[in-house]
Order: sequence, then structure tokens, then C-alpha cells
Amino acid sequence: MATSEADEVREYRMAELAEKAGITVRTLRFYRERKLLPPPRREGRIAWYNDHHLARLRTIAALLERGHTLGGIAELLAAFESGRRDVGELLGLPGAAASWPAETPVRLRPEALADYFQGEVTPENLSTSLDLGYLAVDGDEIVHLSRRLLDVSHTLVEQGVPLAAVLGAAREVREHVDAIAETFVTLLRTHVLADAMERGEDVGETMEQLRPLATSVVDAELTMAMNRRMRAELGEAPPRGPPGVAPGASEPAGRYGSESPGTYGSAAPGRTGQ
DNA sequence: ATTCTTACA
DNA sequence: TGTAAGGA
Repeated sequence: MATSEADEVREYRMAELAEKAGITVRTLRFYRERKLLPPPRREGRIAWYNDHHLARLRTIAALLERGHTLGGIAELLAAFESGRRDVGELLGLPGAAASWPAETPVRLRPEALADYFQGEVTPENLSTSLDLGYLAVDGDEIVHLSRRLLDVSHTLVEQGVPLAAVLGAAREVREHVDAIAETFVTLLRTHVLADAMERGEDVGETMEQLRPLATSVVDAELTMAMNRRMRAELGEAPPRGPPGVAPGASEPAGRYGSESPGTYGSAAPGRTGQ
């Protein structure tokens, strides 16, 4: 077939990108200086921008329409990219900084979603996300219920995992974790709750105090399980022993955890390689 | 000559 | 944010 208009990764020079985004070249440079736009690919003298930049410019325009200042938008984008910040709070979302230990929601425009999952925002994936309760539609905006989950999904997709596979795994995890939660609730109900009521204690408070224990248990067990699986995957000799007692296998220093959100952050401009 | 940057308004 | 001047 001849080259259809469904382009590959087309690239634009300053003037063309600016025209497509409905801004002047000067403004384009201005955005770039203010870190609102990722650095373009530099080929000697000329700067090449791609559809990612175009999508971002659309997002910026939408945010400006919504009354945000350039500085605020820069903050927002930086927060979204490096993760770990309360975007909902930045947006002034009600309930974003709620006291209860819930996930912080992220409100974003459809263009922004398409920007971060370039080419993977299919009707099927949208449907799955809605079904899982990850996404909800609010007017002309989309709300993701968890900034953390959105960030992880973004990273996985960027590492080459199809979004459909990510969502499939998410569904699996949801089921398993649901069962775990039931285990703990049952445990507390049958052994703790009755005593607390007898002593006239605040039942809700008691539950909330014990709640982090469940998180700790799952964290520890998951860490150990990941260690076992990874060892097996890497072909190392699996120490056949009762689970939980790994001789000399104290926990490795670094966990799977989220101590370094800047995996692809501010260090090098070079992102998804060619 | 073209494309982008720097500097100034 | 527009525009003029200058480097590559």
C-alpha cells in the first residue's frame, strides 16, 4: 500500500508545530524555556518536535482555557511526570487531601490521557478502565481514581507493556487483593471487634488502628514472594525450604518500592529511544 | 539562505 | 509576546 496519511512518528519544525497548535513560534520557545514542553530532538541546527509535543501543547491550551497560570501548569506537568505529588490538590480537587487513607484522584482532559498513553487509549481499554472503576467521566474531563495507579500504568506502558495487558493484570490483582481484604476484615471482626465493643471502645478507631497491619503483612509477603519468583525466573537454585524461613536470605536492601519516582524524570532528555 | 537564539522593547 | 539582529 502507498503511504497512507495515518502517519508514523511525524516530526515538525518550530513553525509547523506552532501553526498546528495555534500559537506563535515565540510562544513555543517561551513554553520550552519554562519547562512546559519536553526538549525537542536536536539535529544540529534545527529542532524537531513530534506528536507528543503537539498533544502537550493542546493540553496546555486546555489548561489555560480553564484559567490556570503558566507557572501552575508547569508545576502540574512536572508533578505528573515525576509522580509522587498530589496533583489533585494542585488542581484544587475536593477530597483530594482527605483525611481518610484513600487514593488521590487525578482529573485530566482526554487529550492529556491520550498524551500519556499515546496510541493505547482504545475504546476497549477505556471500557476496561471504566469497568474496573479506574476512570470516571466528569463532564468533559476524565477522573482517574488513583494517581499512584495511573503513574504505574504510565511507566509500564512506557516500558513496552501493552496497556491492555496492564489492565488485565490489574483485574487479577484486584481479585486477589479483595480476597486478602476479606481475610483481614474477618479476622478483625471475629477476634478484635467483639472485645472492643465489650470494653466500650470506639470500634471504628480500633479498626483504623489495626488497618496498617494488613498493609505491612501484604508488603512483607509480597516482597518475599517476588524474591522467590524472581530467583526462579533468573534460574537461580531455589532454596527448597519452608516459606518464610529463608536461610541467610535477609531482605535485599532495595525493595520493589517507590523510592525513586524519577525513573524517567529530569535527568536525561533522551526518553523513549528510537 | 534558512533556522533558531539572544536581546531588547 | 513581538521583533530585530546575529551565529551556525
